[in-house]
Amino acid sequence: MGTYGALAALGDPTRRLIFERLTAGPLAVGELAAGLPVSRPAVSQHLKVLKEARLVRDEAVGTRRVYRVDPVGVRELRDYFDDIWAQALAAFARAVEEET
Amino acid sequence: MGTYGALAALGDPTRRLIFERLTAGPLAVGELAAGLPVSRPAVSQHLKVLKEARLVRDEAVGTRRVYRVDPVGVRELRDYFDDIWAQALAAFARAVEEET
DNA sequence: CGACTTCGTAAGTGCAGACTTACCGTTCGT
DNA sequence: ACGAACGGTAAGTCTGCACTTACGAAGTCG
Repeated sequence: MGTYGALAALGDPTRRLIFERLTAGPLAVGELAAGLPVSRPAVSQHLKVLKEARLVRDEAVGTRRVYRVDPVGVRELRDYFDDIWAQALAAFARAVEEET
Repeated sequence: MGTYGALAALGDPTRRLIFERLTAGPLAVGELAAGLPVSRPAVSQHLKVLKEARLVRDEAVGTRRVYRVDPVGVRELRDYFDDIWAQALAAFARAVEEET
């Protein structure tokens, strides 16, 4: 359960929207739901998925739950594409080399 | 368009499998399909999505089509998560600061 | 303690999209 | 030129999952 959960999570457009709103700063569930084209329970369900993917963290403050971006999952994805990027470059260099 | 197509593409487990096999080196469609739990046409359909997301490139060689990782889409995703990673760190630093 | 807010979960519905089989175009070898 | 290999596309099926409404739990304030 590494990067796949995170990629699957961000594969959904609504989840990506929620996630990106959180990159601008912490928000409670209700605040997130307002301005989104889906109901508040839907947002809760999406947040659960994002949380399991370690892309967000939540904190209880009073009767509200404040969500923010979790660096852990983000770092995982960044490293993942960093590796692949390096591999792709190396493969390309090798291909150029073999142009006789 | 941009990173969304790429994220949506890699959200599917089969597509992620195909993509990761290609990171090891170029492969033809048939070679990809062998060893995958789905039919060859399914692989073709997935490749189409990956191609539209600029995550793979294809090249006709004889009657075969060789697919390889396209650096363009990969770089896009790497930069995307790089930004968010930086933002998340900054937000965290700010939060620590406010611990009176 | 009761009214109110905020949110998570249960249960049910509808649709996108990941599969399949069947078919056709293209390219190569003989 | 014919057969075979390779792969893209059409058409149809079916399952997962993104939604909804309804409800309940936990917390806050008077």
